[in-house]
Amino acid sequence: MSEPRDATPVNQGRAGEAEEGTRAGYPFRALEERAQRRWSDDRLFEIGDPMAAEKRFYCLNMFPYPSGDLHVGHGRNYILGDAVARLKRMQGYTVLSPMGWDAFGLPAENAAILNQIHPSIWTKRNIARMKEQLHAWGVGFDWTREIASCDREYYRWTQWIFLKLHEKGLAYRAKGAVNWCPSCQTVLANEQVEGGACERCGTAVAMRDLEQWYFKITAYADALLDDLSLLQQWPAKVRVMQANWIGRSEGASIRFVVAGEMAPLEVFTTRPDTLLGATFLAVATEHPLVTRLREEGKLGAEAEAFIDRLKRARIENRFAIEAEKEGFDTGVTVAHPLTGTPLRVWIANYVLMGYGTGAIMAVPAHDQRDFEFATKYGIPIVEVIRPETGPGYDRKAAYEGEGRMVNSGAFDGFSSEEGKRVVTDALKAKGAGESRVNFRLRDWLISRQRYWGAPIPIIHCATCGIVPVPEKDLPVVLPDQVAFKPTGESPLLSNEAFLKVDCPKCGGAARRETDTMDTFVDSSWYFMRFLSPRLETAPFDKDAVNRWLPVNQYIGGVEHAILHLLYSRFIVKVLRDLGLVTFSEPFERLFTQGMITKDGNKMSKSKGNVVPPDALIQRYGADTVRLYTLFIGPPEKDAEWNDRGVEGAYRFLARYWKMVEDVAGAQSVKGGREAPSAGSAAVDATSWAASGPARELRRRVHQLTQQICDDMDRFHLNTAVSGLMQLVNSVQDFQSAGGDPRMNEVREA
RNA sequence: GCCCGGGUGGCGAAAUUGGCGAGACGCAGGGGACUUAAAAUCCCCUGGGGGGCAACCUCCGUGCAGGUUCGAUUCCUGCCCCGGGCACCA
Repeated sequence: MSEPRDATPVNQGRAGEAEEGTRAGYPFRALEERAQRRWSDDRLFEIGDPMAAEKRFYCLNMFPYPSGDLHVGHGRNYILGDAVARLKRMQGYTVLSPMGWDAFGLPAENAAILNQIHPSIWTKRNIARMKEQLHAWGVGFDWTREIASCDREYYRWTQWIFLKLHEKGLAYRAKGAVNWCPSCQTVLANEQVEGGACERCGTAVAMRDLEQWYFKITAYADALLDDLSLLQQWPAKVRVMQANWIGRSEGASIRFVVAGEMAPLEVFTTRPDTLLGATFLAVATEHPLVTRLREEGKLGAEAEAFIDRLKRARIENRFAIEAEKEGFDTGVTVAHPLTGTPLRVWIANYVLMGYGTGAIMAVPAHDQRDFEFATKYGIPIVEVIRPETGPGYDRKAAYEGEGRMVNSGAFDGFSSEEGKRVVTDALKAKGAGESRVNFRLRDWLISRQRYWGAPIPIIHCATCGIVPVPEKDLPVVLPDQVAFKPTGESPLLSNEAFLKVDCPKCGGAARRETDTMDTFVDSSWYFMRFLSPRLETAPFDKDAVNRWLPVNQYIGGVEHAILHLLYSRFIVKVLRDLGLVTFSEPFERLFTQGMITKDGNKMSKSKGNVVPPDALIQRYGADTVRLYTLFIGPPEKDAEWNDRGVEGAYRFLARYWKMVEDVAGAQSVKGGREAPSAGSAAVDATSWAASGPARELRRRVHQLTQQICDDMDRFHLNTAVSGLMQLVNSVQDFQSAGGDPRMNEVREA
């Protein structure tokens, strides 16, 4: 953004003695203002008709939540994206680089409660402020395509997508144990719980039985896992995290006949080879069997007290009970499917209702948890797997490795590997089980009992039940007038006019759904809206989206490695199956940048270590801040902000500017053409003497140019900057040695 | 506990992924020039030890211990730290 040849007097913009502003004769303010003006005059960042572009590149920064002020850490994201976008532009691509706002969400609502300011006003104010900052930073976006997820023309289509999922049976309402944040007063998705605490506020999450809306992401578990192999240009780390989150495991489903009953008790295991070592069964407290026993009054008072205690502990904090294995014998007996041996069914605190069937076969000799439980309650332990070499089960701890089957009758001698197969086959022959794949991934809970989100487009009718809002009635507009109290109920309940509605089916009096959607629904499709941000007839222009997507380069923080990225992948696959898009993955290449820390900590208002960009830009210019941000370290790694480093970047630019002036002077200036974006330093070869030093410099220039381009392709922006520094050093060495090159040079971003 | 990363100068970091001398580039530090002085700017030095008046010479150095190789920051084995993710997932 700084071009040579501008005779602006030095010390432009000096504001008194306090400001060192433009020392060293580097008139950044004038240069930057002029560059900005020209970019906007040239509409440099706009792509025009999306269908016209031949060489396309879609470079996207994760759109931010408009929380207020940006700090230099946020800037890294945009500056990296800007560098990539500019490089691609210089390489002749039409680059789409849009910006928008993930504008629904809790902070706005909390601000409303706290400061009596409406979320929409608070949000708009923040957006205006952040836009100003982005502009000052010199980051180039196509602002004609700006979107905000809280705009009714945007969330209208979020609702539309909900309806499509509902049509397909992929959006459903169900009652079950859900995560509840007592502080945010809303339910949370499984993905939004970190170590038992709310990812937003850190409050310990409780469990509640509530009826909620879900997206059936589990229907795509296999596809989401398999297609990770298409994402070779994602960081391996992110792929691994997603794979672990989806958590596919292969094993067997086994049915145990319950004494005196028709319905068997089904369990899932990854180790059917240990079946002969199963000495008891264990179920979760919420298991249907337990529920029924209680209803029938078949559990004693002691058992009831035990369940109550566990439940209460879970309401307080479901993870606070990790320490010790506890359980209670239900008295129910099942038959071992192969031997017929009776096995007791226990209720155990370590069995989770949310995984598998909520019931397990316990093999104490080969599972540490079962071992601890069996030891505590005096349940028999039978060794059935012995390793080929080394120690196996030793009565002190379970042996969880593989080996050969023992104490398993006809199966003795099989390896674990073979055992899994032959035991499963035996079960299948008896109709007592079959092989089965299980996932850790659970359906995505999308309803929230909060105001500032897209209303779920559903109507509850006493006669027709759940009725989707007809497409023509979209959007279901979020009303302005509501009571902002964190009551645990949706604030929309307080607005009668919103609530009351005629049933679209029978015309009778009905009631609107008052929950809103998780903001991750908003952000799971926004990257497609940018192609046709004002389209009124569809969420996006199909042709344009299919032409431009997947996003070529997506840039954002690792904190979204699971949530946002998994949800977006899911929604894209659903839209693909609906015939709306032709691609299967939204983001071709992903880059997750590291955090910028200050005093070793993440920047936060509460820690008081936030580095705002404004004063720095004022003092040194945007180029300095941008250059330093790129130079601070490898972009994927965390880096510590250092004000001295900013000085260094400034010194470099000043030096560079001086060099350009010298060269321009030597060139007798007038040619006038300003070489806006040639992409790399180019030397006018014709004027080069074949003499030693000039030749040497020329060589060096070409070498470094090559290196800088390679570095940028590999995202080594820090070394690309160092390459530029070396380039300038070389030219200066040459100049001071008496050289007089004529050159046009240009900076990258 | 399991799964990923990563340990290089006072500091941030380079080394095009086994190759001619590790530490580019920058920060900090030291010395000098300019100045009445300061700021800014410019020049030189800066991993550690030892030697030489000197352009230099020499030894040791990429977390630790081994190994493969003509050659290892890079590959292999074991160990020690640091960061991150998942966490009673059967």
